[in-house]
This record gives sequence, C-alpha cells and structure tokens, in this order.
Amino acid sequence: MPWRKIKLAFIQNDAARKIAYKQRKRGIMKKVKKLSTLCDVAACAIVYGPYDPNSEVWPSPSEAKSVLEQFRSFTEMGRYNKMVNQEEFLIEKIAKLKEKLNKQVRENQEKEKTKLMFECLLGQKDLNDLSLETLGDLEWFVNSKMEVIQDRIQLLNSSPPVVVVVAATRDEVNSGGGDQVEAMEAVHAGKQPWFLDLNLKL
Amino acid sequence: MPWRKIKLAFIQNDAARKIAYKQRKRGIMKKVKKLSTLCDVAACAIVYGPYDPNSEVWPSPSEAKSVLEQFRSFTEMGRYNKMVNQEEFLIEKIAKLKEKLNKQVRENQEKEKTKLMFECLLGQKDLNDLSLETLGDLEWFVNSKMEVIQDRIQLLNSSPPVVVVVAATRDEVNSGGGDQVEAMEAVHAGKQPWFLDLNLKL
DNA sequence: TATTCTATCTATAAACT
DNA sequence: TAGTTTATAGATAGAAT
Repeated sequence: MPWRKIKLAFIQNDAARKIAYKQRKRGIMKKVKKLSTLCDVAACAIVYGPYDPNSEVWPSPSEAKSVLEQFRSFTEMGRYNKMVNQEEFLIEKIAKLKEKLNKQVRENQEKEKTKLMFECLLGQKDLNDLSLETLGDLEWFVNSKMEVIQDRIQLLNSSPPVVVVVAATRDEVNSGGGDQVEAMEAVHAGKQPWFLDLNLKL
Repeated sequence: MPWRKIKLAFIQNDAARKIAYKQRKRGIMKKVKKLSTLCDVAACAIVYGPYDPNSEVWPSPSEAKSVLEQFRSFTEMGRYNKMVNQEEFLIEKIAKLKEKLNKQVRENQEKEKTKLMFECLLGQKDLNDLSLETLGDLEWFVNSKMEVIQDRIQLLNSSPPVVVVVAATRDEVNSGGGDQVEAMEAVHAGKQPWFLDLNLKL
C-alpha cells in the first residue's frame, strides 16, 4: 500500500488495526457492490467487527437474507413446518451443544499442549513459564522426534523451501478436490446445503 | 482500472463480463481474507455466480456457516420477542453456548493448522493427503513463520542464550531426577541443545 | 479521535500468448 | 479457453491536520 507494505498478519497496534478495519471494510463493501453491478450476480457480504456495535452487511440485512431465501427456494428446501414442542426441542439442543462443547474443550487441551511444545521450540515462549509436568512432556516429545528431525534437516538443507513442495502438491490435490468440493457435490446431489439449514439452528 | 476505466454498470459483452466476474471474485475473496487476518474479525463471503457451477465461499463452508448463524440470530432476534419467558431463557442460553462453541472451534482450527504444519515439516504427514484449502492455510502459515524462523536462525548461530534459561529451569526439575540430568549436563558442557537444531534447520 | 493527504501498493481491463 | 503481461485505476498505511 502506501508508505510501507504491511505484513499479512494480525495488526498488534490497536489504533492502526481499527483504522485498517474501517478502511478495508469499506473497500470490501464497495467491491462487492461493483461485482454485483457489473456482472449482475446475487451477492451479499457480512462482516462482524469487534469495533462497531452492529455488524456490517451488504446490501442490507433484509436483502442479504433475501439472497439466502432465494437459494432456499431454489433448492426447494425452503418451507419447514412449524416447529412443534418448541421447548423440548430447545432443551435437547442445549444438551447437544453442551456435549459438543465439552468435547471441543478436551480436544483443545490436547492441542494446546502440542502447540505449546512447538512454541517453545520456536523460541516464542519462555521455558520459565512452563510447569514441571509440561517440561517433562516437552522433553519426551522432542527426544522422540530427534531421529526424524535429523533426517529432515538433511533433506531441507539440500533442497529449498517447503513452500515449493506445497505449491507443487496443490495442483494434484486440485483435481482430487477438498471438503469444499465435497460439500458442493452434496448440494448438487440434492442434500440440504449447509447455508440453507439456518432455520434448524435456533 | 487499467487501459480504460469502465463504467459502473452491467457489462453487456458476455466474454468481458465473465472475465471480470472471475477476476473480481478472486479479488474480493482475497480482501476478505486480508481483513479477517489483519483485524481478526469474523467474516465470510458468498458469491453466487451465474457462471461457475458451484458458488464461491470463504473461508470455508463450515466456517461461513458459523458466521451466518451469528448473522441470522442478530437479524432475526426480534422474531422471538413475543416468546414466553422460559423459551426466551433457553434461546439466550443456546446463543451463548453457540458463541462459546464457535470460539472453541475457531481456536481448535488454528491449533489444528499449527499442528498440521509441524507434522508436515517433520515428514509425518503426506502432503498429498491435504485438501486444497488446507494446503492454502499451510502455505500461508509457513510463509508467516519464515521471517521469525530466519531471525531465530541468526540468533542461534551467534550465541545460545536460551540454554541459560533451560538450565535455570531444569535445576528445579532436578529434584525430580531422571535422564534429564544427562541432557542438562550436555547443555552445560556447551553442546548445542537438541531443540535448537530444529530451529536452525527449518 | 476523526478526516484528509499522499506516496505506494494492489487490483484489474485490455492486450498478448 | 486459460494463463501471462502491461498499463492504469483503485485501495490504503502512515503522516499531517
């Protein structure tokens, strides 16, 4: 951009981040509008900023909803019978969400540990902050990986960036498709698209 | 834009419109991603093009879904105003749980990516198994870490100040005993600590 | 803090391959 | 039809106000 190119990463400075948010949000809305106008496509944009009290929506909340509605009817998945036994449904919903949340928390703890280890390895975290138990885990983990790492080091020293490998591999994956493709195939197969089952969620 | 500034109106020419659609769609996705990254905001973008068979979604169908749910609850909260107290209570509870869950999920995804990256770097995971989207994330992540790592390399090549920290911390551990003592002795003897090799070579 | 300015970076219409 | 190049319009980070 202007005076300096900024790194594509979270902007630490609060003021700068807020300004960037405001400007870029405006820019995005503008571009969405242009795309819609120039090519006559149905589009909507939603941004939930931690700064403004109400979220930003284009063209408008109602029109954005109508865009979603449009596709609901398009796939003929639209009309749902009125929900009976509302209270029972909600209670059940809560139970399921709680269960899911607990599972997530457990998984989080496990990943937290793994991540912590790597942060230490990268020198991003001070080893003094770690508990005795965590240090034990860290040592074990690293020791167990030493052999693999040494091999890896040799490989990386000879041939350049991993990024290149990634880029090269992307093409192959491209034809195979990811879960996004999978999801779209599901839609085309007549299943309930993820973005249409909103009325099931609350 | 380039050679000629175009009028902000529907592009009559089919070919030109299709090209513009493709390019601008890509540009929008890019900008949404940037906004989300730079300012850490929840955002999603959906474009239903008359040209491509499958609609374009960012960041992923699943994440977009979670953002849309927030949007929906925000805009349609009024619908439940007339509900009786019990139901209202339950609904509010659901909303809070959802929010918490979504946050957990996002955190999880972040950690998943971190872990995945290291697994790839360690050669424990085959890049061919990754989806296109995941590879994109991976590439971004690796790129973002490159700078830090390069700095780290320079630091580690000159002097190993981390060793001091480790040794200091290990003394506490020492009372617990174990083969850690051996490792620490190696450190004190001036050898390169095991976890520094990794940084050096990545 | 918000607005405006400006130098620079990014996006992209058209040409080219 | 799709990818690359080029020249220009648009977006925007930091400074000025």
